[in-house]
Amino acid sequence: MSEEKSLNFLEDIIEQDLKEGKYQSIVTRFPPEPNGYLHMGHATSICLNFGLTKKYPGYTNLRFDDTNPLTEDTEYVESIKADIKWLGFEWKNELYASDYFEQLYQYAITLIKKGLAYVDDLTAEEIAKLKGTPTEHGKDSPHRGRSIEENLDLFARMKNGEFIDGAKTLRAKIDMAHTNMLMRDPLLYRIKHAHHHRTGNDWCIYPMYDFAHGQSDSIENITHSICTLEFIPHRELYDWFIEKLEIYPSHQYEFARRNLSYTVMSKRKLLQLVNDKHVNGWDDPRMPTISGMRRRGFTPKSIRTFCDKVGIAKRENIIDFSLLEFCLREDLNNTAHRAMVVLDPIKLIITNYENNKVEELPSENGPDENLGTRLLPFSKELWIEREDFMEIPAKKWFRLAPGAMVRLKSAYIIKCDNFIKDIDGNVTEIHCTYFPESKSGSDTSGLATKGVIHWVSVAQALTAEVRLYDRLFKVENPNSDSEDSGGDFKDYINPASLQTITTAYIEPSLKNATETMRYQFIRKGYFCLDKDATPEKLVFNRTVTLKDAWVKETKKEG
RNA sequence: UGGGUUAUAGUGUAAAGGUAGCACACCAGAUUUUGAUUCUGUUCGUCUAGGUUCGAAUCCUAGUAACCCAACCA
Repeated sequence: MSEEKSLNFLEDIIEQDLKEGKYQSIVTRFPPEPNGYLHMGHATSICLNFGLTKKYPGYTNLRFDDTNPLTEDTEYVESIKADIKWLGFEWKNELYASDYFEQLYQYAITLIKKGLAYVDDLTAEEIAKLKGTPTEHGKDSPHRGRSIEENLDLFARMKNGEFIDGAKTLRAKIDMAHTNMLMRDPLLYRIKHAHHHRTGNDWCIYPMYDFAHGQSDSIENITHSICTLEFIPHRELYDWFIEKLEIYPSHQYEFARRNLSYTVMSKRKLLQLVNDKHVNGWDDPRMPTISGMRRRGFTPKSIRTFCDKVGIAKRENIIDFSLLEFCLREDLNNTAHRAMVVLDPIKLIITNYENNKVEELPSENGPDENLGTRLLPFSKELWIEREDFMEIPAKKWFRLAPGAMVRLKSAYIIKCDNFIKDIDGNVTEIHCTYFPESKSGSDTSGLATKGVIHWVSVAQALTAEVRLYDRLFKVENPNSDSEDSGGDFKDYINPASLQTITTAYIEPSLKNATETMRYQFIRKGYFCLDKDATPEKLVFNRTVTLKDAWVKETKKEG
């Protein structure tokens, strides 16, 4: 197993930098804006930034990009920190762009003094109008020619709160005819008489993203500032500020955000799903948020493995959801405790089994022997899965059917002799005989069955609510054809993304289930206890199904 | 009508002029007291057209397609 994983383009750059002695160690940062919950897209960025400094000497800062007081809140800061920790990463320093407000203010003054920034009186609409379009040059603002002294005075008065919101802005003086729209005298500061979650009412002017991000990187000596593709045009500005301010030269590198099939990832769309009640909150197990996935039962390791397998590049992509499921199952298969649960019950009576007799049969907790075994009560009356019986067996069917034999997992081989139907034709009871000498672990019957099914003893069964989750969207790319065609991503919502089973029969050992435990309900999938569970009422979420070759077989028949 | 970025199996990602590889998915088979897991195997790919070269995914030329850029958001 000496397979050498090839480097992605960022690792190539870093190894080159290290080799050339440009840096002895590297510094990266994860820069969320505290205005929402983290989702799978952030997870790839987290794994990337923190992963790089795990692989190479250096460290990663957590820096909240909190330059817009109107949308940001401490509540989000806390959830973001919790999510990063849950994913298994540790930041070196917890920092905030707002920590640098004073320094940023001084940088602005420096630019003004160099004649590279000016105070503008234009309204947002007027500025937009003069900005031009991608194909047409912009025009200079009438205030572009103000003297340095006047600009200094005006900017100080902006800071001192002499003007109302929107009355004035500070802009860089670059080039209104630039082909890069961002270089057409971008806004540096705007007036917002607003309360900031950290600086309170200290400031009434706030820096824009472009004037805060690069300089924050620089202040922290970030060597590799990694962001997504849409920031490519910003890099020119990023470099411009660093050059004019003559500060530490951080460098920005861009990669393509990861898109997952059958999900949406934009904050706006996720917010809409929550607000319109298509899901039950940000941590709904169907949401691609970190909190939702955690509640669903995803493991941090599976997410990290996924990010690692997907890799990193610069082209548009939609990654198969099945790759994420593969990583999930791979992890869960090794760690989840097995349990027997019947979701859609039908009663099975073993006619030749002694009344009132109860045996305690051992069953393995998992493929890893260290997980040990537990005892399952077995008796004359059992619940089995309705779908494990077919009155008229299909081709290649090797579960229960009239006259057919099947093994009850960890127990005996049984043979179906008879079944009872109600007036509507529904099977209500199955009668079988068992072979005492076929007992699991000491089978001398010489019988062999291809089919093995799970069961729960009626008398000892407990009940639980089980929530079966499926993908939230019916189509691979719910983002496509939105706005233009009049279509909407919400049109693609899968109406069957949640199926609630109010009364499932569970084996008694599940009474002690905890939220951190992961289970495999044998033959049904991986499950975990939901936070809604109480000692009186257990609630389980299906994390992901098991792969099912039988379902494929039935699909082949049409 | 401008500028920027990207094109490799169904999906994602490697190959730095020298055998187009890996993973997931798919399909087929073996094992199996979970139709799971595990194992084996098959099919399938360099955006197009030219050119350079003994040899091109890679270099050159010309096209084509997709995405991004006109928030006092980040």
